[in-house]
Formats: sequence, structure tokens, C-alpha cells
Amino acid sequence: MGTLLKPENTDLPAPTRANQRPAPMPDPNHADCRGVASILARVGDKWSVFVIMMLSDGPKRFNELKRMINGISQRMLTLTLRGLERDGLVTRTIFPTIPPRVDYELTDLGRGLQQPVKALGEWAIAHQEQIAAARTRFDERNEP
Amino acid sequence: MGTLLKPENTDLPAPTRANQRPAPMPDPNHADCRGVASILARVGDKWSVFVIMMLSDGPKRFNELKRMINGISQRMLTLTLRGLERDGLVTRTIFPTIPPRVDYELTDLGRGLQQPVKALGEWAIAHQEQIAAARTRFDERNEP
DNA sequence: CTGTATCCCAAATGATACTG
DNA sequence: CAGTATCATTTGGGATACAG
Repeated sequence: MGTLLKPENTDLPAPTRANQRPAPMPDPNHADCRGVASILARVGDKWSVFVIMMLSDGPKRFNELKRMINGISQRMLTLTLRGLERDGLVTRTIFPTIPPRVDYELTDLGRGLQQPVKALGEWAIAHQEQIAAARTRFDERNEP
Repeated sequence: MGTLLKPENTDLPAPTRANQRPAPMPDPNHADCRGVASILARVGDKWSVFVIMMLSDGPKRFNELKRMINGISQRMLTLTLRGLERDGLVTRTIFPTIPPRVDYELTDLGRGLQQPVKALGEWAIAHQEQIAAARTRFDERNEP
């Protein structure tokens, strides 16, 4: 779903024989590269992030989400929700009424993920001007 | 580059006429949706994340990065680095020697981004088993 | 209403070859 | 070494249409 939902290409780097810089610890960054990548993929997925955001303030129905997330297709919403459900981030509750009603809600795990995602979002907001400026500079420097 | 490097489809949700739940504030989550999305896209990009990780402990050369990030193609490394450079997250320094040498290094901005990304990575590591378990459960529940 | 199944096009990426 | 150019392939994702 995301760009990188598949766990290949996530090997560890060859150990830099003699590290030219201290490199204090065995570098926790590299640990568990494989597994982590597939989780980052979920976060990297635009729709997943939006859905998680939208579920912040309580459960929502399918079409409710569809309306809130402007531009998502039915197909992608279904796929995204399935992915989130599969990862245990969202629950899916069916009310066997007519017409049917399905509620989606964040799990505890999902709410936990929300925190770091939000932190990221806040960083993005805090620095968006700086980045926009950098982009402009770069662009006009490379095609005048 | 990432799945969602383009700023379309990032509109705000239509105001839920009469909200069925309190919906306390104008919801700061939705603010600056467009701009933020393109930044999240960068983070969502697998290769970008890896490159940022790899640059944690100092500048690296092109092929050095290529070797460290197992599986990335020359093409994708180039594109990824260009993107990071464009966003002002990485600097590119050319040493006009023969053969040429190019160093890539995180900017202050880039190092700043590293923090939230790392937080996310740590969350991922902390919960990877829980997620793996959820996936297994989901899978065997849906195709026995 | 909440999906699933198809078809189909555009974008992303890998492989390969070539260059300063 | 550090790219650029081109081609081939895969994949993502929108637009239907249909079903329970």
C-alpha cells in the first residue's frame, strides 16, 4: 500500500571496518531495520495518516471518513482501513442493521502511534516555511 | 518521489454541519494540511528515512551511502539525495578532485527532523511485536 | 450503506548503458 | 567516482459497475 510495504531491501549496512568517527554505541538506529521499515511504511502512507487523524476524536463510519478525507476513493479508503485494522491500529465494528453500519475506531495501539505522528506533524508545521523557502531557493538556483 | 509528493487531494474536510460529537476546537490537526502533507511525504519515503539515518554520524560520500543502504539503486539514491537537498535537509559538497568526491551532510534542519523521526522509529521498535502479532492474527482469521 | 471486482492509466522504480 | 539518460516493468490508485 505505502511505497514500501514490502520488507525487502532493508538489510543492515556493512559494518564500517574501522569507523572514522567515534560511533559510540552499536547504533540503536540500525537495529530491527526490517520490521521497523514496514511500520514506517504505514506512517508514510498519506491516507493512513489522515485516517488516524480523523479518528482522533472518536469512532467514525465509513462514509463519514470518506467525506472528511476529501479526495480519497472508496477503494483506497477500504484498503487503508484494512491495513490499519490488520496492524491492530483500528477496530472495525459491524452493526448488522439495514442498511449496514460499520464503525472504525482507534485501538490503544493506534492512539499510541498518534503521539509520535503528531510530533512529526508539529515539526512539519513549525518548519514548513523554512522548507518552502529552501525549495524555492533550490529551484530557482537550478532553472533560472 | 514518495508516494505522495504531490500536494493534491489534501483538502480540508467539509464541515460536519451539526457535529454529532462535541468536536471541541476547530481541530488544529487539520491546519496547514496541504503543506504538511508534502513534508510527511518526505518522511514517508523509505529511502529518505534511511539516508537521514545513515547521515546521523557525520557526512558520507555517494557510494558510501549506496553501500550502506543495501538494495537502493544508483538512480534512487540520486533522486532521494536531490529531494533532501532541495528541502534543505542535506548539503551537497563537491570536491573537484579526480576522481570527483561528493559529500552529503545533514543540515541543522535535517538534524532537527531526525528527532521526531527517531521517536517514531523507537515507537515502531517498541511495538513491532505487538503489530506483528496483530498481523498474524488478522491473516489467519481471514484465510485459514 | 459498505463494500468487492475490473479495467486502465500514470507514476515509481529497477536495470542498463553511457559520460565528465 | 558520481552521476545522467533511457528503457522496461511493476505498482498505485482512480473510475466505474455490481452485490449483500
